[in-house]
Amino acid sequence: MATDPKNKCTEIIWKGRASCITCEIRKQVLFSDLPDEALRPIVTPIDTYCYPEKTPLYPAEAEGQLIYTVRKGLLKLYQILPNGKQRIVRLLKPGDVAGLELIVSSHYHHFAMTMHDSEICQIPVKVLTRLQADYPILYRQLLARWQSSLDEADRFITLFSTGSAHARMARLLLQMGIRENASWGARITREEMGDILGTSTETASRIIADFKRQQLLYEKNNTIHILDKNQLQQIEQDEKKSLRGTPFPR
Amino acid sequence: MATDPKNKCTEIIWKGRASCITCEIRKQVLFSDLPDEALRPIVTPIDTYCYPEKTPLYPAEAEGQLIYTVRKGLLKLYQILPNGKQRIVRLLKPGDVAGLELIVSSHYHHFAMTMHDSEICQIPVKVLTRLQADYPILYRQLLARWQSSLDEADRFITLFSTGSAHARMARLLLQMGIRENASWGARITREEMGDILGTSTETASRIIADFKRQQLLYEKNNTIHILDKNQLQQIEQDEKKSLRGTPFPR
DNA sequence: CGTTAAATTGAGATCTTTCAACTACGGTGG
DNA sequence: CCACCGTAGTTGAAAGATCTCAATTTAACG
Repeated sequence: MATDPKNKCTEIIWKGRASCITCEIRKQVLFSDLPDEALRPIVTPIDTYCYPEKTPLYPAEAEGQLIYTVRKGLLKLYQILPNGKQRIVRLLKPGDVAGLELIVSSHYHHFAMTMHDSEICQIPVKVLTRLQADYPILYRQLLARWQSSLDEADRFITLFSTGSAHARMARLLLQMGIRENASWGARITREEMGDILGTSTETASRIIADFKRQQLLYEKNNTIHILDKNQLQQIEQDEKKSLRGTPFPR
Repeated sequence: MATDPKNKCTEIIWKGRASCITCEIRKQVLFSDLPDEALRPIVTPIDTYCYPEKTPLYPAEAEGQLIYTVRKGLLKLYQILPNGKQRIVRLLKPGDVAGLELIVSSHYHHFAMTMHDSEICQIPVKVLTRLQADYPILYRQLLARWQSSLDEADRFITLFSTGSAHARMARLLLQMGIRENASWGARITREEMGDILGTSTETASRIIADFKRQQLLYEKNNTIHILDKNQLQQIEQDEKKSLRGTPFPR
């Protein structure tokens, strides 16, 4: 959607009752292990919507009953500090799930918003708890989802919050590059880069401009393309090697 | 342990086969929902050990079969960047669990090390998978554990990786204060504070010294005590309010 | 009382933010 | 069709924050 301007959606559109059984990304989603009969529409009141970019899905602290699965597009989960600054703590791509915490909590733990035009399925948390009872195998998927959220959170700490701004930006570009192979399909504003890396918008802009001057990347149609992956990998390590040893043998 | 020098342990000591049934912190641990009979020693080969401070438990990427529950003390989970810098991504206090990722992974995702003398139970991951089969209720606990790890990870992003170093340090002090009410039982080196906040050791030291000069806290017997919580809460918000609006109605 | 690791401090070099001005671009309405 | 806006991006300059390196000081321990 995001990359197809002809198909731009400008308002929230109900795309109908989801047919999980024939869903083209079913293999990557929560229900991948479940048999077809578990997903018959009667037992799974799941709706699909098309959201324009920058559509808020839910605010932190709010009570909720809906879990969201991304089919297309990009979602951000963020938190807001008392001083009003926002910090993005997770990016969700197709196949990822937002709001899983409702299974154990009762309120959302982040603000959620689309970054691109997105196609998203809403799953009532009750559906999950019900399916859980009938299909214990679902638990495996839940645990796996949770773990991958955790891994993503860890990446935000070690990759995007550690070292110089240049190093962090290089890591962000490489991470996104990995997801979308080489070119960066995902459109992200400088402001959002700043919110991911914990820098000001201007710093994010300066660093990108800097990388462009160094021929490490170029931008075309609002899309960033990596030219020199090696150099970026150099920059991501920047600062001189620490001499602190590791207590773990080899 | 950590606070009782007379009882200091200087090497790894086997404290015997754990008796989970009578464990004094059983209510806070993974097994809190399980009936006594599930925890008979025959079915749960769980050992308790006493580890001196700075004992490595496992390195990232390593294959493993042991999950660790903290009974006393403090553990850190950290990752090491290619340039050798380490970043602490989680602190584990009594009742917390390290290595849960083995349920879905096969290798550990962090380096784990005790920060204080600690008493820790080792649980073979197979015990969990076996118990899981017999006592589905265990899943609830697992999900809850995972979620609280996630919450802790998010705190590391928003609280400890966002804003000025002063603000981040204030948040760290307040967080630790909350855990240990007012005084900071946990002994943490300046270097570790730096590894948590993503600053240099010297900066961590300077900020603490600064706070001392401002009478916001004092240190006695290697223990930090908060004097002026209000002022710290002021500092944690520092920087001027952002004007960026929120798209979420009140 | 010496030894060692941790903590502190100073000073200069660097990095990052802030504030403000300016540019580029895509609508929108006349 | 074009002038006008508003948003996003860019850039400069100065202030401020943080890092680095090096020198001291402090504290703990045998």
